[in-house]
Amino acid sequence: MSITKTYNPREAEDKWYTYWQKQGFFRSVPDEREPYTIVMPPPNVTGVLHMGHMLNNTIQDVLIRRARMQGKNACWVPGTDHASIATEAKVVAMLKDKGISKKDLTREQFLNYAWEWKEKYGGIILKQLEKLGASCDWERTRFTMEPDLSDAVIDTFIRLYRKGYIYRGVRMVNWDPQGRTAVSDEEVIRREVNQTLYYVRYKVKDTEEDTYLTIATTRPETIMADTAVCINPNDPRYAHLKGKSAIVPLINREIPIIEDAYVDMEFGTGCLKVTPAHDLNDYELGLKHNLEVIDILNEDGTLNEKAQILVGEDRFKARKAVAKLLDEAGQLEKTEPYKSQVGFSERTDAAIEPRLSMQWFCRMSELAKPAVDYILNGEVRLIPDKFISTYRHWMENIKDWTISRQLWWGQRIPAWYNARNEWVVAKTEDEARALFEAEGKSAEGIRQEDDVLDTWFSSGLWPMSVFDGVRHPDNADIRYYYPTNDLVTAPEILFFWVARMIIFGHEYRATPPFKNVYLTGIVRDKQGRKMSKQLGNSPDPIELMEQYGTDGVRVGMLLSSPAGNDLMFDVAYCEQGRNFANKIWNAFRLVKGWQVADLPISDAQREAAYWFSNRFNQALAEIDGHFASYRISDALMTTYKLVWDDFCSWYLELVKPAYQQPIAQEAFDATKGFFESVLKLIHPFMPFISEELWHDELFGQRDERDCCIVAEYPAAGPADERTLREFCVFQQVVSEIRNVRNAKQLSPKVQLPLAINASSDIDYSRYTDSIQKMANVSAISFVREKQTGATSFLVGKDEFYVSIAENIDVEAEKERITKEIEYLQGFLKSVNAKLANERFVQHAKPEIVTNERNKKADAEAKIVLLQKNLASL
RNA sequence: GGGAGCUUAGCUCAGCUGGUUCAGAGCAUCUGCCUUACAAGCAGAGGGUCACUGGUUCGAAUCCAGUAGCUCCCA
Repeated sequence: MSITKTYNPREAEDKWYTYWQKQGFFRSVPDEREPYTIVMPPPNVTGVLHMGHMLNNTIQDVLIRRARMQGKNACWVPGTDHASIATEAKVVAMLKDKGISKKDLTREQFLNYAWEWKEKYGGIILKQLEKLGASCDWERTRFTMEPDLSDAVIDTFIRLYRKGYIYRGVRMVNWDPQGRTAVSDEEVIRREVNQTLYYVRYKVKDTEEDTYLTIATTRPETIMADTAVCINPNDPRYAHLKGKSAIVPLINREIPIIEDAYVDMEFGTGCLKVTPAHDLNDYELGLKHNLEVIDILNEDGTLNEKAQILVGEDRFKARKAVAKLLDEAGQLEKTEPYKSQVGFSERTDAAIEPRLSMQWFCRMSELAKPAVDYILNGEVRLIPDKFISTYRHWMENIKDWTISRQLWWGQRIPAWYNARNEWVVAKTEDEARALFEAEGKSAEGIRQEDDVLDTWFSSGLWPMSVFDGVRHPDNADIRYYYPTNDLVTAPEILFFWVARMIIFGHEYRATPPFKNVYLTGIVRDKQGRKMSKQLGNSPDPIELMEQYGTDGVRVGMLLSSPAGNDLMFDVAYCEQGRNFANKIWNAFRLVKGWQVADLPISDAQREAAYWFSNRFNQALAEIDGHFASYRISDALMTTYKLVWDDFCSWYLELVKPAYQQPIAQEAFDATKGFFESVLKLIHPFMPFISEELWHDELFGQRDERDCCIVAEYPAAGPADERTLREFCVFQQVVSEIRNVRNAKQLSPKVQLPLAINASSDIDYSRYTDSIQKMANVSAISFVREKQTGATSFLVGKDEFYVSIAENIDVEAEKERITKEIEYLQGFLKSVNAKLANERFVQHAKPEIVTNERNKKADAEAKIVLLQKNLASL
């Protein structure tokens, strides 16, 4: 079987993904093994794969694959989220294209269209995850709006209601006029916006004709909803206004002038218009001063009849129109540019309108308490832990959660009203009737609440509901898989998702739903900008995978992503990943090309193999350590260096037979064994190339189910320190000789003789063959004398001489050695200074002092050696 | 305005409880190499007052305070 010069990922990827699935390797059912569970943060059902998903799911796949190889029963549950606002918006837009208006449809008709749409387009993202190699148990795929999960949501609502956590109330909410729904604080994105500050003159009543006060506002369109003007009681400028009233321009309504220290005298004019219906702070001010509330906006952001003027006009058009009217009336004093933070809906990007409305709320303070404790006492670990304080701060100041949404796509709130607008909470209409009757109320005209629940309410149940653990808390799945092990998600949703899962987990099972929460960073472009569709700065993940291979992209994503830190993505990382895959591929080509013969293994080969097995153990222990602390990019980098440097550059070069020479069976077998071990380490990061090579005939006939994906992950054995240390010395010697050649501009083909004058206990005779091979040395002699006419170097206290046939530049040599001596003398000076310092000797730990003494002795010895060398030149 | 965090090589980042694991890694750069596994490569090399200013200490990238710049979260 011939093998191409470069790795071609395309065919390997499709082939092995299909094969894994056919063999059922992703499938998990409870058994006697230790479970290892991850629930995937369900992507939005309308979503397509973006770089954030790539990062997030690559990490999950690495974790799950490693656990699987470690013999755990690995279960990765995939699924999607119904994303009520986003999806409903898309369906509405789709209907609009067809010329259908949502208003003309019944709820059922609309939902039919929505489901149809979901069946058609939903789940594209799951298909895309397959391309990434995601080893999810697809048979467990869930959708937050499927019947079982919806049922769990409804049950939970009722449960919390009965426990007194859920209530109805009028509140100032973040209103999305485009989505026509309330959204939570967390779904509002604040951005600085260039605005205009309008200075509007209000006539003061019962004063001389031309007495006016001026207020500054960015929202002149809301003046028709003004119910007071507020001044600071300590403001001497406005003392004369106390107790008076003002006239709202354009509509000539009289409103009181009230006093409150809340008003910032510095801002604007120091006079504040109070509009309780359209501003949160004003609303509170209104409550405090018992002000009337006039709501002049419709749910779509247009003005209603209470505005008296411009009725039906959109709020932003109305703003300009009002400004114009004010100007014409001579009541617009001036305008000036002004920057301020404005909230925008995360889903529709419409400017958020503070709006009073009847909503359903969940009381949070009590529920949040245990959820804080789990984090603080470490039962749930946040990685990195810098998020603990943020989490705590947020949870301890948590506000009640607005759980109702004015949408159809979602779980409809199980509340029922009668004709008199009295209401009960019940799962079915029949139960609701019974409840009304039990309360002595009429059930006549019974109708269900129109609003649905916030999507986060259902995703909060995700780690339980995917195992049907809400409805059947004792079923085998939930008992086996819950609590799950790791959750991998973005810090932005730490509060509105992670915290709520912990809250619900505690509520139902008195156990948090996971043990570790790994928070990934945001994927940004090279310039540090968040990747977004609007900016067009996000590469298409699918194209990336086609260009660099899935393994290459996975490596690229991971290389630069320490937990919790944003990732400055650059395709150069994917290139590095692709190159790494190619390196492995070619290492394999080398080994595969060897002719095996019945020869005895050479000493050098045996040494190399012994060293590599120890080096492997050492690196593996490091990798295990990195995984234990979730330093996945470090784990990958350690693997990368083990493979590229240790395995390819040193081990393979050492054991490689001369051109067209065969290799000893024993050396060949050892190499094959190492290669297998290396493939296993690589597999979680690079599943495809590892599986592809695993099945090569080089390793003999494999059983149908003998696959890298389920191969036993190596366990780190002991690493012989002495071997590793000596090998480092050997590497230094080789490196020095290569350096000599390089510095003297000699061709790599020029063989050089080497003389060794060793005083350490290292037996260099064991390494002569290896040094000859690696450094292209012609002959090695052991001497006890200085060598003249040769360039020299030190490794430790051992001296090495390389004779260069022709021109030994004595002057250059002298200069080099003098420089080295100077450096050592400087070093010695600093060490001596320390040792001469009595306070150092007294205060420092004894081992530190001993260490300094050793450094001194070493440096002195080296200087003596170098000086002799210098003299002998 | 309140809270959290960041600033180390050209870039992306490690550096735990202060002391040879203290100035590191990968990439990029430069210099040699078309050495029959790999130029998507091989062998070498250069590169940093550890943001700034003080303090604590025998000793500070590391601990403390202040300053500057940046980021995120909440108002």
